[in-house]
Amino acid sequence: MAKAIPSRSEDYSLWYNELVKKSGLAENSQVRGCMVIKPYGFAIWEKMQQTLDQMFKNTGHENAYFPLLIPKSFLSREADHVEGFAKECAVVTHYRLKNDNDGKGVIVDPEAQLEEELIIRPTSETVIWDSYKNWIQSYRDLPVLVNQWANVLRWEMRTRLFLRTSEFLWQEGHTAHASQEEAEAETKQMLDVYATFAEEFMAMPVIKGLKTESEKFAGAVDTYCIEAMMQDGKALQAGTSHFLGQNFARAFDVKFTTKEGKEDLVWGTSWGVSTRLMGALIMAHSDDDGLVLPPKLAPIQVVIVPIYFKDEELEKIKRVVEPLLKALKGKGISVKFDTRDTHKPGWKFSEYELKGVPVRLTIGPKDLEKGTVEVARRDTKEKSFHSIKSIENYTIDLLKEIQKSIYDKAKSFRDGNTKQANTYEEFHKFIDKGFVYAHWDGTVETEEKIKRETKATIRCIPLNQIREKGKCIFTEKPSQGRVLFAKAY
RNA sequence: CGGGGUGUAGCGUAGCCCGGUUAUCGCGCCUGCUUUGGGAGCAGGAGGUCGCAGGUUCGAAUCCUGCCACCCCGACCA
Repeated sequence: MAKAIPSRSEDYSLWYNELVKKSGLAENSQVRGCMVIKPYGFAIWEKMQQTLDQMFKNTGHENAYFPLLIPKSFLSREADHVEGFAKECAVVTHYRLKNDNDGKGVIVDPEAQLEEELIIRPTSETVIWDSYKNWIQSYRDLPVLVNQWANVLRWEMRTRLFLRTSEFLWQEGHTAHASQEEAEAETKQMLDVYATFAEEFMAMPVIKGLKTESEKFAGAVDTYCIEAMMQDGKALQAGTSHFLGQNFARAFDVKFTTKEGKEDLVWGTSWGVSTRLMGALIMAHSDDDGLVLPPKLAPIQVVIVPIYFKDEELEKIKRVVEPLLKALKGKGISVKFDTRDTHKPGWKFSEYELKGVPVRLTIGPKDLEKGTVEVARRDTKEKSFHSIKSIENYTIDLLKEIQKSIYDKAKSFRDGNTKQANTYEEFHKFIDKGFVYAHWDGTVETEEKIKRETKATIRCIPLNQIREKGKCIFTEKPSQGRVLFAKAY
């Protein structure tokens, strides 16, 4: 890609779209609003899944699976929940097709109409709490700490690869607890898990915070989130963790007997991240030559490209490379030796750069003579030569260095594009370029007006918010601390 | 759901306004030779229900109607 990363948002969209397709991650499906995730894209998602799954298990969670179809009546049990999701639900009304009378294909059999329609899950709170009713009777049954890896469907009007597709893959954790304190602690714990994953694995700095009333999850008491900055300065919500209070327990009549022999409603949480993280990963790090993947999530961490003219030269290269392959694999490094003779080296260089492979090693006739290897790192495009003897350790160190370097770069970009605004005028000036911390009077009306005038929303009330007295930039009413504003995906 | 735009080979496109032989060009693909340390060169070749369905016409990629899909902007959302 010869173009520089465009900053104007519409151009950035096109750039993003083109990159997702060219790098072989995903493409639009013919099926409305859905996406085809190609093998390379799925390999990255699998890496994310494996890492997160382990983190969930380390915090005591187990995986389970619940139905795709939800009876319509379930959804309406929780008033806020149904209001939030009703507008984007796909509905199953029939269970059979039959041959069309004109002999050209099939039609829906009108006689096979369901008595109660089924909703394709937009999220699983309802169907899961319906099960929890049967699972939970006593405080001895608590807590229930369950996670599900699944697909969900939301009939979005406007879709974008990874960021907002009709069908998407995610994990959703659903826990039930005996006390408010325990449920709140769980909500915050999982937010920390997400923040750790974003920063340590995705190399993407995030801000942890609490959503305002208008942005919180439909059915939650509190919604916590992590927010990241993309390279066009816009914010992307990368994960959410909800404290559900007793809302779903009340809706699904999930009660338990306490130690003291009293009856009480169960306290709940839910939390999720989706394939949207793929979009975040791309938009946080990629450059004009393609993806830049953090080593910890790269399906291929090291690629070795041989340069040879004749088969016997390849044989010589193989004799040098094979022990190296074995050594790197032994250290848990994912390494690919690309011996294909169907593509030239230059073509391979470009391809692996487009795919974001962190480290490329090149070995050719000149290296064989000198006992060297050319090392190219993807993030900085720097090249250097190292002796074949030292290359194993150098590569391992370099992967760690790249992981850190990508994070540092993203963090300094974010910090450099984060401002404090003390007046509405300043706010206008800064809001196009990134994050803005400003005082807000705490009302939905003010938030709404600012959104209408500037397109910016309150991304969150940061958890590490500094308590300071100030005046709302819009109404000049008193405020106790600054909140994070940004334009968002 | 409102506004705008686009559907022609695997991809990107010309042609459409003003209907008329065998639908244009580039990339990619296949074959051969030369090449191989940054997406090779030359020569030859294959590949098309012009989004779908109707209509107008002697004749439709082109005009008309309906439908479908995708893209961009807005509202909604992870």
